[in-house]
Amino acid sequence: MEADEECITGLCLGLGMGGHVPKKDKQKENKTVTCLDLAFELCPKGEAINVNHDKVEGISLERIHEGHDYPNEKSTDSDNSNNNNNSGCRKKLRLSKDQSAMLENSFKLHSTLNPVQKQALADQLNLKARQVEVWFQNRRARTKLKQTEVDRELLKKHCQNLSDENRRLKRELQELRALKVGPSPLRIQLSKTATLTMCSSCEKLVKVDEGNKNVEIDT
DNA sequence: GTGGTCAACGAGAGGA
DNA sequence: TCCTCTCGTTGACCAC
Repeated sequence: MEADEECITGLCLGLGMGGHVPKKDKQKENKTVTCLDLAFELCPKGEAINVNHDKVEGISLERIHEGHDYPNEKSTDSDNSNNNNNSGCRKKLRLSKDQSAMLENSFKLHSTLNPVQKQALADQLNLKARQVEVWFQNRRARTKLKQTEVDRELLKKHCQNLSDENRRLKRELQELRALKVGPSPLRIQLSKTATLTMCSSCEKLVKVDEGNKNVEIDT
């Protein structure tokens, strides 16, 4: 198996695409941390690990981006390599489908990366760590924007419902008032001897019995 | 020509 | 002080 294929396999394992390599074995074989699964397993918080000195140890200590690292310094792609010039002119990089898919899969698992994971992913994709970092930053921003849109729609719907309810209640109130101030005041015959009347001043229900004793009803 | 998308950047905030 | 994050912006590219 070629080195790159091995790394991709490692990435797939790390992304939950099947298979499992015992952690112990990986350490014993001193495999490179270009296998993302190992990076995720061993460095959940980004501590440097002693797996491959060339690629991993001390990553968190060094500043990954120094100045402007324009796209794909490491890329073998001819187009991309053209992007890497020092003229200061920013060339637009388009990530390949595979690169985007891998980044997307990785993002589904972890929306943020620690330095080790970042470097491992960058190695897998033949990109710079800085590029992976930027991709994740932009991806988080896109997710947030999308979520904001969803929330906005929900709030809009909720607001509409409240407006409808408010309108309904206002109409209901108007109808009740119309009943109260109409030509014949609210009067309900309870029995042969008693009626229920609404007091026009205090809006309280009053039961009037035969003996003309008024009894206020607690509403 | 114009608008949308997205990689890349800089400023500023916050945590360790 | 270093590092990483968010936010706002820029500029290249693409489709129309």
